[in-house]
Amino acid sequence: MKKEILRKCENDRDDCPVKDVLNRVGDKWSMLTVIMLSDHGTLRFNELHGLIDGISQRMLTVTLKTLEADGLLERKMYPQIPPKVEYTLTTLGESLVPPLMTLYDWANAHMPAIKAARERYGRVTLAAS
Amino acid sequence: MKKEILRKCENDRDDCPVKDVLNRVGDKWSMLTVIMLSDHGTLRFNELHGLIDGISQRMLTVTLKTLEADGLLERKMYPQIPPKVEYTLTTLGESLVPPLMTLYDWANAHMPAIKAARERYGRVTLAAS
DNA sequence: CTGGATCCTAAGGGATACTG
DNA sequence: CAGTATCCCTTAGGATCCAG
Repeated sequence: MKKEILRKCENDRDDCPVKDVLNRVGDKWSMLTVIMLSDHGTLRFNELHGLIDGISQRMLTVTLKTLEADGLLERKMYPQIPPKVEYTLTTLGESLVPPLMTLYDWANAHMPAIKAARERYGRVTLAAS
Repeated sequence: MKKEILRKCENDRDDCPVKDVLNRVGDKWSMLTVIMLSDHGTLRFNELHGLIDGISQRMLTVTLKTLEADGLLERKMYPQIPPKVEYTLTTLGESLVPPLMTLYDWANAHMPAIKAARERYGRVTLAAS
């Protein structure tokens, strides 16, 4: 019982950093985008589109804008034709990667246990019928 | 350029542990619930309802079921009237807390920078008009 | 007290077509 | 190439009422 993990955060509606960040971490494409940029360094729009499997053009645009607004990545635009835009993680963005990796490692390490639990759970409810 | 963070995970649709776990981490109430249970140990339904500010009865039920199905918490029911049900993190659930805390710490540490970035971003687009 | 069952809306997000 | 603009469907999730 360590207590106090969530100090005064519990009752905050808006300015709870946990909710806020978890919100961003949780959305479908943001963290995948961050990881891709961390893996490959600087990437252009279409390179990201190719790397992040399944993302739509629209969502890539939205995701990139949000991450840029949060200061996690930098957008460098070359005013030429055809256009060329490069995205790179900022220092702030890079700093997110290690915490993300601990989560990633946890996921890899415990996924078997979770899958097993899910099947067990499924069989239980099934057996009851 | 560390490469290979996302090894062969990029193109997987379903069995990508990152997507799967991030999906759970990202939903509105799961991690808050886990943290509450980590903070307080064993809790009853209504205690959780009181602690997690703003959660609806329905979502608490859904969240608890999902977490139970994933093997992250254990549900102990006392067949009495009125009913009494206790929820406790499993070992697996407890193991999620440290990775979660690194994320929480990151959030606390960098929230000012993110807020600043958001305001800067807002002012930029404003200045353009 | 601990939920289950419904209803309903707001947001997330895909597909497609168009543009500088 | 790098988006923007629409349309539309699906899902998350709140409110409410009911039940053992």
